[in-house]
Amino acid sequence: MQLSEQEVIRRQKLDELIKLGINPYPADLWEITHSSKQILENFESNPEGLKDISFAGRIMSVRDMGKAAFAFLQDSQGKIQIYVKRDEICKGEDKSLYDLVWKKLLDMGDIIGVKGYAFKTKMGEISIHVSELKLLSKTLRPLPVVKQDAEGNIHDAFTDPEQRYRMRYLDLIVNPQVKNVFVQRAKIIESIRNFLNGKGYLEVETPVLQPLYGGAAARPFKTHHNTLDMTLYLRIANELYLKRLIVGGFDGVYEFAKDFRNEGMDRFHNPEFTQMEIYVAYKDYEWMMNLMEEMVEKIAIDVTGSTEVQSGEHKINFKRPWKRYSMYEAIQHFTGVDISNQDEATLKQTAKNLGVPVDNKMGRGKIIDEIFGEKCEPHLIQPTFITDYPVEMSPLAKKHRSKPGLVERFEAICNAKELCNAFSELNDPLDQRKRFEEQLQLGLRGDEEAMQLDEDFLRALEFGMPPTSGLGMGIDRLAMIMTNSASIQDVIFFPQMRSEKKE
RNA sequence: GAUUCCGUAGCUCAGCCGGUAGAGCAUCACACUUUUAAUGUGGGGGUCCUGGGUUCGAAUCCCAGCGGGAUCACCA
Repeated sequence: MQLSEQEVIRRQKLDELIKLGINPYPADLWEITHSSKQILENFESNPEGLKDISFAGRIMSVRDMGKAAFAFLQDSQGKIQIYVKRDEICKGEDKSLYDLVWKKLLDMGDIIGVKGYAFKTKMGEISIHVSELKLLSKTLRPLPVVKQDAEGNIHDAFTDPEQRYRMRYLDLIVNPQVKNVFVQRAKIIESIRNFLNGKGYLEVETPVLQPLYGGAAARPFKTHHNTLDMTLYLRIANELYLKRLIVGGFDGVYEFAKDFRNEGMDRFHNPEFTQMEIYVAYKDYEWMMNLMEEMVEKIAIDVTGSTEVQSGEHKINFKRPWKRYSMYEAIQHFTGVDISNQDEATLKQTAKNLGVPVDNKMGRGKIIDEIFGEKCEPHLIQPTFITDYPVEMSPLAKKHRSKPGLVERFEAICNAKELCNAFSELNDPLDQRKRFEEQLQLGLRGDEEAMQLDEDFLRALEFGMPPTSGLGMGIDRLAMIMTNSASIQDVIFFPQMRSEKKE
């Protein structure tokens, strides 16, 4: 491995420390009495309580003044300044801890423990006056140095997206706002869990490795189990398993599921992503819309403190109630055309008139979906429910109670993207078998996303599933909106990337 | 998968009408006992993504590849 000049110097420093009898990676614990945040928050009200501090953090900057120095240490909560005075940490004649260890052998990036008391400098910076200092971990690579001036401008920010995603640890160290995004992501999940547990629903776990993949239209990852000598797929959804649990008698079950889809990647798609799916017995999709509204409004408040969330150039308001359009209404609203009674030929002409490309393989449902995607979805910035989809597009949804050719399904659209997808679940086993068979036909015609026929799932339905409403919500997409992130890679710690070339 | 932009020091970037590789920060040396983008002086550091080609001469022009971003297609 080719070492840079700075890496060579740090290894030499490591050797010198060892020669001085200093273990650069000591095993014993270092007591933490206060976080940086606690010191900064409590100093004004209770300075007496901060007379005896034991603290640890990473050296982020150093300002050397000769026989004294200031440095910023970063812990999980933020940064705090320390004041290191030579005669304070070296009480006797031997000044080598300061002159040699502190000034020469420690670097930015090193993790040190300090003991001392909190005070405020002439400049008004709450700091730790250090009486004792110990190296806890030596860094062998230089950190990118990001500086912030008095006006708050960031200088030399560590911005290269490739390096930020590949070395997320480094991104987290030098870009504190990144940590915040993931704290907010955790809050979203916590908020959903609290909300659903509060309603009495059970959080469950279902298989990631599935002999048949189902519950969505997508291409799967394929793998192999050696002992069983069988092909397994990484799940593309957990829908069919959660419905089996409803058959089994649970009132409501939900799961935060890592799903895997072997498809294109862009700033809205990562090959593995997180979905929350929930199924509730004896409910319908109207009921589920109300639940969704209530839940997402609460998430926004829990995560951002407000129902209004800035996302890119738009301010999105999750306050209930959200607008509701049927798909036909939405198309009429945005194009002025009522397609509800148009047959396939007329519809095809309508699409052409609107400039929406269609081909002969498309059925009625697909054409409607295309028109909606082209002409309506891009305009739906504020959270909006779109209801009643064509039956062809929804093989797991129950036929509409009063509108022929449609199913009881809704999506919530927000920022021109699908936020969730839900139906009154199809619980008629014979109808479900027919729908699967139609999917098989699509598969035979080369549709790689067509669903497989799941005989065990049909058997479960034949034992009787209560009327049920189910919903799937993309957690990554939701996190993007709630954290104002432009790319899915910004809300996933380790987004998928091509292999790095060997050094 | 298509189009397009990008790849130069540890980090951020300049250099790109071809002529010995630059800046700021970081690093190293020295000075400095309340600084805060600390300061001052001096020094070192490069497979200019990789491989070909054109040329007397390529970071720069051309071709191919690798990696990344954006847009489009597909999709959540």
